[in-house]
This record gives sequence, C-alpha cells and structure tokens, in this order.
Amino acid sequence: MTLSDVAREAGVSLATASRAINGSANRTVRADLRDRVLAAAAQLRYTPDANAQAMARGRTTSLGLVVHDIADPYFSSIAAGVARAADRAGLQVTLASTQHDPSRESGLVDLLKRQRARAIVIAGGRLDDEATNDELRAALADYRSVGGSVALIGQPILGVDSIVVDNAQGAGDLAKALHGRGYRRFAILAGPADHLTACERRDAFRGALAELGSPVPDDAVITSTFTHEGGEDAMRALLRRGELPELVFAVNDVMALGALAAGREAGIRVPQDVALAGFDDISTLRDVVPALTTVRIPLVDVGIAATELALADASDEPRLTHVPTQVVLRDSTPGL
Amino acid sequence: MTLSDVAREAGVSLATASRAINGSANRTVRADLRDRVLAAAAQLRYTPDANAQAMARGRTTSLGLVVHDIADPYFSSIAAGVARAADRAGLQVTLASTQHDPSRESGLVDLLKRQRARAIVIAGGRLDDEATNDELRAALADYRSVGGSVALIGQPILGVDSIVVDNAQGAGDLAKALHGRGYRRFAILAGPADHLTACERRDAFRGALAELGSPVPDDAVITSTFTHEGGEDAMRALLRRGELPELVFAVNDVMALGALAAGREAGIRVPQDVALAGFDDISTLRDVVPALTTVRIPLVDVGIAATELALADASDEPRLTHVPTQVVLRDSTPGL
DNA sequence: TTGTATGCGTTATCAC
DNA sequence: GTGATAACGCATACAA
Repeated sequence: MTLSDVAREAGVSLATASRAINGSANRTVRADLRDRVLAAAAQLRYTPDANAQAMARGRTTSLGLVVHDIADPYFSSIAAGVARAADRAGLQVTLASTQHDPSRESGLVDLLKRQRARAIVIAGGRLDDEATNDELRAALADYRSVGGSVALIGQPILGVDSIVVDNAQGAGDLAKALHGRGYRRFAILAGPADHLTACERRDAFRGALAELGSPVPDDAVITSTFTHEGGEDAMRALLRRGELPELVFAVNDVMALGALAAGREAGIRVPQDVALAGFDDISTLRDVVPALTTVRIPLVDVGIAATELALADASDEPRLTHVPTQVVLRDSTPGL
Repeated sequence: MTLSDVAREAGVSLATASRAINGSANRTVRADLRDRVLAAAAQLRYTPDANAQAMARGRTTSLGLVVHDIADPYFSSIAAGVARAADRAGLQVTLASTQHDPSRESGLVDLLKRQRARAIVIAGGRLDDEATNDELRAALADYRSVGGSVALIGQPILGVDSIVVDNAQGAGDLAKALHGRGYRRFAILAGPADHLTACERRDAFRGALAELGSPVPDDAVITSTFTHEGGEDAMRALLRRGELPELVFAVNDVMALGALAAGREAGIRVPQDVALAGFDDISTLRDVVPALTTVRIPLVDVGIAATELALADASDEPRLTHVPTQVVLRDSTPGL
C-alpha cells in the first residue's frame, strides 16, 4: 500500500503517481494517466503516509495546543475554537496537557518541536515565576528558531504573538456594575498570588472599588489555587472568618462553583445570604439557577484568533490582539 | 541540528550517535562515547525528528481521539482521561473533531490512518444509520488492516473493542428512584430517534416506569437533537402542550441545561413547578443550585479505560468492558 | 508531460 | 563495541 505499489499497478512511474495523487505545483498529469493512478490507488486502498510526506516536504500538517486541563471548560472552549480553525486550515490538532503542572509546558513545547508541528498555541495562564517562564521562553525560542510559529493566550510576557484578554477592564467594569447595584462590602477569592491573570482581575476589581469608596480590606482577599478546589478552600476560609461580606468575587467561574459548593455545605444560600460573581462566562453555567454574574470572554473566538495568529506570516515583532470582555449581570447578584 | 551533525561534532558515527541518544535494544555504547554524544547533542540543541523516527521505526507515538465537540463537557471529560492515559504511555494525543457531523467520523479515521496513529479512541455516540456506520466500519477495518488498533466508547456495534456504558441499567435505576420519591407523571426529552445511547436511556426509563405502573404516554416523549439547543427546543414543545408533568427526564445533562433555560424563559421554576433529571453527571454542574439529579458516568475513567483498551495487545475477537453507572439524587427532584 | 535519481533524518542490519 | 550502509515512503530537481 505504498505509492510505489500504486505506480506499478497503474503502470506509471513513482513520480507520476505522486503528482497525480497529491498534485504538484506546476507539473500536471495527463488525464488518462491520472485516472489510472487514481483507480489503482482506490483499488489498493492506498493512503499516503503523512510522516513520509512530512519528511519529504519538510513540513507537517499538525498544530500543537498546550493546555493545563482539557476537562476545564475554560480550556475546552478554547480548544473547540482551535479545533475549528485548524480544521479550516487543513491541520491536525495535537493536544498537549500539563495536567495542572505549569513547569511541564516547556517540555511539551519540546515534544511538539520534535513532531515538527507547524505552529503552537499555548492556552495556559502565565505565572509570575521567572524560572518557569525563562524555561518556556527558551523552549519557544528554540522551536521558533527551526521555523515554528507560536501564539500565546494570556499575558504577552514571552515575546511572542499573543491574544490578550482585557482582564483589568472586565474586572473593573464588574466592580462598578456591582457597586451600582448597591453592594459595598466585598470579599475576593483571588487565586494564586503568582498567577498573572488572577492578579490582574483581583487588582482591577479592588482598584475600581477603592476609587468608588468601597475598598476591599486585605483580610477579605483570600488566595488559593485557580481551580474548583481552590474556590472551595477559599470560601471555607472566608466563612471561618465569621462575618459574611455582601458579595464574593471569585476570579474565575470554576472557582465560583467551588465557592458555591462550600457555601452550600455551610448552609449559605446564593444570593439570599451572599451574592456571588465569577469570571469567564463558562457556557455550561449560563442556564443554572441562580444564574451566575460574570465577565464574558468569547473563549471559542479566542481559540480561533489564536490559531489564526499562529498561522499568520511571521512578523519581526510580537503582535498583540486585544480581546474585549463584557460584564454579564445575572441573578446571583440581584442587588441590595 | 540533525543526528549527523551531532555525530560529527562528537566525532563518532551516525550509528553510535543514534544508539547513544535513543538507546538500542541489545547494542550498548561505551560510557565515554555516550557522554560525548550527549554533550554534543545538548550543545547543538539537537531534537530528534519524530517523523523520521516514525518512518525508520515503522510506528508512531501518537494516539487519535475522535469526538463530536470538545467543548461539550461529556467529551472534554473523556478527553482528559485519554490525555492522562496517553501521557502515561508516552503517546501524543491527536484530537479529531467532527464538529457535530457524525458522517465525518470515517474521514477522520482515514486522516488518523494517514498519520499512522498507533491507536484510535472513538468517543462519539453511534447512530442507527447503517450507511454512516458501514462507512465507519470500513474505515476502521482499513485502519486495523495496517496494524492500527481501535477502542470505541458506546454501543459495541462496530465489531471493535468497546467501552460499554450501562445506560439501560442507569436509566432504569433512575426511574425507580424517582418513582420511589413519589413522582408519577413524567415527560422525556428523548434526543434523536436514531441516537442509540439516547434510545437506550429513553427506553429503559420508560420500561421501568411502565413496570411500576406509571407508563409515560407517547406524546410526553419528545425528540430533539442531543444538544443544549435540543433540550431547549424539546422543553418548549413540552410547555406548549399545556399541562406540565411532575418530572422531566432529559437524556443527558447538557439537554437538561437547555430545558432549564427554556423553563426559566417561560417562568417555570425547578423544582417547585417541575422536577428535572439528567444523565452523565457533568462535573461542572455538581455544585449548581438546584443540584441536578442525574446518573453518574465516570467519564474520566471511561477515557482512561478506552485508551488502555486500545493500547492492549490485539485480540481476535472484540473485547467489551462494561462501565457501571450510579444514580445521584439531588435537589432538582426533591420528591412529592 | 513523464521518468530517474536523490534526499529528507532515523533506525536497523550487517560486517568489522 | 563501533561503523558503513541499506531501508522507510514520499517529493522534487533534473534529465529526457
């Protein structure tokens, strides 16, 4: 079932068979020969070997996607966008998951480099950890030095093309909107102290409230992991403090979910006992009761944009694409 | 940055460099030579070319995963399991998405065959559509004839190793449990008439209720797509019928979500006005209020099991692994 | 337009 | 234990 078999069966040379099947740039094949080749290929159930093609052509048809956890709706929505855009571009998606360990990203980039993936989209959030970032930066430089192109989703600190979500604007807008609904006493489930996205959201939220005259006290800002479990832990810590705020802001929806679980466990109802807001607008949550107030990020579009950015012609300096966010007020923050 | 460069730099032959870096079965390399090679490789930032290795070795290190939509929590949870198991086995995951078009599955299998993926996991649900199934069967036979192995998640109708979720048992158990909570008048948002999983769940649920003396009338069984939108449409159709049942069973959680949306739109509260149950136990929904009664499928484990099944030594006849389900009663069905 | 020959980067089979 | 060298399957520069 190799191309040679097809050529022999069709009574033509290997070159002609190749040109007939995969079409050549300027060479063209006589119709009758082409038909014979195609017929032979069909009869022998021939399938080109993508690895051999990759070798001969010097480029592959695969695109790498690096995420922390594909089960997280944030990443799976982005992945859906990447899958769609890659499909349109005729590329296969290779999924690389760190399983929640940011330090694995650079290793995954190396892996994708071995595969000679044509482009890489990195969806995981950046940490304020120079060692890890340097490692990743090095791996990316390495990958790009052999012709690969990269797009990053998140903070543009790696010197590569990036899709930048406007977290600060969104969190600020959210704070104002909630203040407008009468809330004055807030707590923040803030995520990890070194997680840049988490920090952006926290700081902008806090900053906007301070400007509005409702500053969030330090002890109402609780760090945790960026996960469901982190939301649970942080909410429990908050509850242990005694006095409940009027509104709890979790820096992402999955954490808000964790907070909901911890709250329910303690008999706290949302929004009757405390209001709750998140960030991301995970689609699975759009219909639950009470509907969660959040800041929408068009995640599927972000995935598409990142893929297109990675596939665009290389430019000498990093391009940044800003993605606007949008506050979505729902029942979890009915107002006071 | 090819192996030849490394060999030259280290002053050894290509063969020795290869053996030093990627190890050989029985051949072993003298320590000092090996160190020289490794040093040269590090200095030149050499990375093996996976495509060339694949050609030379005759096998790749990639595993294909076919889904309908990676943004759907059902598939993304399975994907997380597949990713984890593949990682443990040292394999890369190639994600192939039909974008909701079952007839594309066979084409994706062809694509994965071209890539010479070592194994394929097919996660999409089967339809009662012989044309499509035959096509997929043919593509799989083709793929297996060149040494590929396959595992299917769902109905074992394709003659390949399969992970079989016990939908009937789960749906039957659910019906009994709900009947036990006092419900007598049911409606079913049944999904597509030709979707085997949907049918299994619908029929088992209905059958169990009939046995219990609370049969579900035909006009209370509403077909739709297997999606969120399908749940919405079906719920709207149900509401148009006028009289509300005591409990609505959506054949999957995502559809239940759609039903919730349609219900809210019409001012129907769950569970006060109508109780609601789903199927799958999507993890994102475990904490929402009201918590959704459902049937748990250990989706991540299913993904792991499917991967391991696909990677196991080939057997002459299809192996079936049955996965138990578990009814989870929550607040959306408090009982009458 | 078609065919021949070479190379892509590795592994594996031989001799040494 | 090491080193030439022939595959692997295909694309393409070059010759016809």
